[in-house]
Amino acid sequence: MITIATDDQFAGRGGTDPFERVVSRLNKFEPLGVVEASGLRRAVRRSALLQPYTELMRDTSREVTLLLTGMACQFRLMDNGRRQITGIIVPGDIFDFAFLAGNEPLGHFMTTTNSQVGRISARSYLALAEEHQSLMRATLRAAATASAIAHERVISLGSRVAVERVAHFICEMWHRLDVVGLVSAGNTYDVHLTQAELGDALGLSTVHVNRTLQVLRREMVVNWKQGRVTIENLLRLHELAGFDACYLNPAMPSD
Amino acid sequence: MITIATDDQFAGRGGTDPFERVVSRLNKFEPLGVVEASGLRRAVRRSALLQPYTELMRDTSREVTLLLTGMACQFRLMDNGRRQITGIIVPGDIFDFAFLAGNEPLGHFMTTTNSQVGRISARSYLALAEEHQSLMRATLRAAATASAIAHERVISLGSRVAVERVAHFICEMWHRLDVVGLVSAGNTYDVHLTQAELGDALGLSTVHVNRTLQVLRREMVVNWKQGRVTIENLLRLHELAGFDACYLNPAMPSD
DNA sequence: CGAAGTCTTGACTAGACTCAAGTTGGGTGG
DNA sequence: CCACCCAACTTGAGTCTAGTCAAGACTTCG
Repeated sequence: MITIATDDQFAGRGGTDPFERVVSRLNKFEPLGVVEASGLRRAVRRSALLQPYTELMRDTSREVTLLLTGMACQFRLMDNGRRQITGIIVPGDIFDFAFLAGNEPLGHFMTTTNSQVGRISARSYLALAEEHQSLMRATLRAAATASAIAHERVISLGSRVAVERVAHFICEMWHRLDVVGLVSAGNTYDVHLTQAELGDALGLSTVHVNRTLQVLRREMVVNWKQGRVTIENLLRLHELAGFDACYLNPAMPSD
Repeated sequence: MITIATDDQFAGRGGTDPFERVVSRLNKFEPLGVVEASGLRRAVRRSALLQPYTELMRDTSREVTLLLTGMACQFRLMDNGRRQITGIIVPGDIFDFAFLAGNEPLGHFMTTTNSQVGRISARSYLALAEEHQSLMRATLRAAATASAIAHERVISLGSRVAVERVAHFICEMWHRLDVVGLVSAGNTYDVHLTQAELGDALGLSTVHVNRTLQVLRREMVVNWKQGRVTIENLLRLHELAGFDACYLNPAMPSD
């Protein structure tokens, strides 16, 4: 498959192991020592390359699942046939934090593009976190951020109109992908999402998503073309969305 | 004030201490020993009776705040003047779990009726939870349930129409209040919420909430009158909402 | 080059919002 | 005890955002 070459996750930055994204991500929540970092590195098992639209099996209940490359989402199929995407998972993310409470994850997960995941047994992960409190804190902060993202989505769906909602989503993805080095020069990134999927995530019909994206394109704010997003006016985009990044970077009370 | 007598939170069940609601709630997530239960009981400080629409001060950052009686919500004021209520807090609930990650809570909290809260310093709470893993697990499960509720709200706002959304909300409150013994015979409970507030929680205008409630009343499904909810047809209500209570009762993998 | 999936466009519909004007009900003060 | 007041609830009319249906155009890939 030739497209792999254009897929910057696989190219990496000079061949960096995608697992390092997870470590550097956790590091941003709480600095990890070398011991716990290498402990994780040793414990992780990498999946084969997963096709787009592969559902992640529910055997994840006893495993911590990480997205290494590609893109994934959590979703629910409704009785009326609608599909609600409740969250987007980007490289470096832990799919679900239910393992912290010893619970089964609710909902389903699937890749939206070629992806690779890593798995660590929940038991080893928790043992490591128990031993190294820095890992525990990093994990709890990551979980808190995941909650904050869900919270912010409630606000989007509840009280933003289509343009604001789409703009907010694009801002959020920009910030989240930027942290893991997946925004390239010229403010371009790949969401690996179709307009229909964006609609399912934002509670909008495909047609309305399309028209909304056209407005943003016409106004020279952002150009979403075949899942490749180019932000042409970041400031204007933030204004339109009423975006405040603080929910992505949890404030820690000064100790 | 004569109304206090009609307010079943204050009457209690034979004068039970409302703090016991918190303990019994945590108990349902994970059985607590007597030591940690009485440790919490000793550490909690009770607020005076709070008026409706009292904003909980942000000094909650170093404290775990519990709702003992009444009702409260988390909300965000938008730039455009709209108010989005992102969560409802019922007696026995912990307001916010950010303290687990050592973070400041995001968002604002206020009571929606006469209420009493309890506070425990985050330090003591965490120390107790560190010492007694049952308390830690109960707390993590409570946090997971709070996440699940937020998740379910995303689904409601994203892909349920007004009737389903309102019905789902009423189901959820029924289940949550039932757990803490606040649903009385005849399937009646007090939400302590106006129709305008319900609208702000569900992303609907006040007028549309009103009309939706009228439909439910006319169909003899549920009667919402001045914040007092009487469910006349629980089965039909669940059907309308497509309600599945499993997100409120986290499945624990059989160990 | 053809097929499938995605994106785009137009026309129409419907669910929900806004504005504006009542009505009801509980609480207060004369 | 009644009149008044305010907040909450209700109703009607008109508008608009977003959804649906259906057809056509563009991409990508085999």
